[in-house]
Amino acid sequence: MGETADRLVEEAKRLIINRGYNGFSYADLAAKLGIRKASIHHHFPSKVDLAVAVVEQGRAAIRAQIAALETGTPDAVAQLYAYTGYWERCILDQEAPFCLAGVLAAELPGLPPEVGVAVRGHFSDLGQWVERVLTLGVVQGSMRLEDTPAAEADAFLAAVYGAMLAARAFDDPTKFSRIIEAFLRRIRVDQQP
Amino acid sequence: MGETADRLVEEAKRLIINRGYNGFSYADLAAKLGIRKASIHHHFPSKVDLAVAVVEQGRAAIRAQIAALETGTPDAVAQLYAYTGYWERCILDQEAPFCLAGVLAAELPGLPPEVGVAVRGHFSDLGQWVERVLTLGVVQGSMRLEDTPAAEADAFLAAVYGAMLAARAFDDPTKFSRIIEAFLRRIRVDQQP
DNA sequence: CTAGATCGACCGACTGGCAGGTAGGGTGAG
DNA sequence: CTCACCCTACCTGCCAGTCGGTCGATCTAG
Repeated sequence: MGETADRLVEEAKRLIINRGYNGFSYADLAAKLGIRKASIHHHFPSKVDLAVAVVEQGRAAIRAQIAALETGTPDAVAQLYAYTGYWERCILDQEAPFCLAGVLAAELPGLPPEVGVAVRGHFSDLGQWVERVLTLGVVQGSMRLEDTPAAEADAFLAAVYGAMLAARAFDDPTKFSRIIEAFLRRIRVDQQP
Repeated sequence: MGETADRLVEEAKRLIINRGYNGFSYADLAAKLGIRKASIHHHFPSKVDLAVAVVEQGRAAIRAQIAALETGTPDAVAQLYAYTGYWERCILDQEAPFCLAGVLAAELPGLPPEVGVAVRGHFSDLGQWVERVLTLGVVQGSMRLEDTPAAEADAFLAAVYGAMLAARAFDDPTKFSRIIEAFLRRIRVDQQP
């Protein structure tokens, strides 16, 4: 993918995160990049193509991150903290203070089908990984679950995305960290009292 | 408020829930009501007026429901279940399978300021009530919190809105119930083992 | 070494359509 | 008579998307 295409995906991601799929236009994007609208169509013939590319790029990045964690970070609790820490930084920096797929999921029924498929794919990836990590944590003895790994994975994801929404709705970035820390405290087996 | 205005608010609510603020138009609304676009402007001069009316109507409904619960349902656990049960039914029926304010919160930075204010107001109302209920539950001895009522209220709201998002993202309405039931099981003091 | 062909990136000018919004007129009930 | 309600007709501006091209780099043939 060319450099301009990369920048387009990046800026589109930022715009979607802040305004949703229907809240940004090729004109916005062209202004940000300093190129003309028509040039965007050269890289992404339609808005759907662009949106799918944005979501798929995000999925690829997360898959790579997950793979790196699963090989490089053996401790399950540390893996989970790596994930939540990433979002904590994003939200506190106000750089990209929301998950792209989270915004799109909120307006899912009104999205072009292809975009919806990509968004659901992201949640599928993520859900499976969280379930694996929780299972691993139990095996390692560093986590104590009150329910099945699958159910706790759902609860974890709900907490993460709900915490993002709360941080945004209450205009309080620290809310995310506090909600997530409380959740992790609950399933973590304390190393020290 | 007139009958048509009521129907407008109701249909607009449905559209926003499914497509977001930028995902619906006066033309959609006019088609649903069987009237002309221009007639909508008679009731709501601008789209912002309409959106604010929709959110404020929702807030009023919830405030009324809260007041009814706080006077008519003394038991804190029962109050919480009344709230979650309402959403459970909404989501399972697929009638209005999301909280209006939740969708709008996701795209908050791109919303007209007046709408944003109303949305934040909703979350403020809701957060304060949940905190009161949790405090009451502790006093009544029917809830055991692992954190302050304020922090647990944040966690509860995050769970509710996260569970809605999960139900939508995974296209599985039962996910909401399961996530919420797990959360309530955790803070509830079991009546029977 | 160079003339010409090809290509990707980009652009100005444009299109049809739809967005939100307006002006003004008709109608029917109180 | 008034007024709430709804209408037709229309406006402006933006939307995604198209078209025919320019420009420079790279490839290729003589």
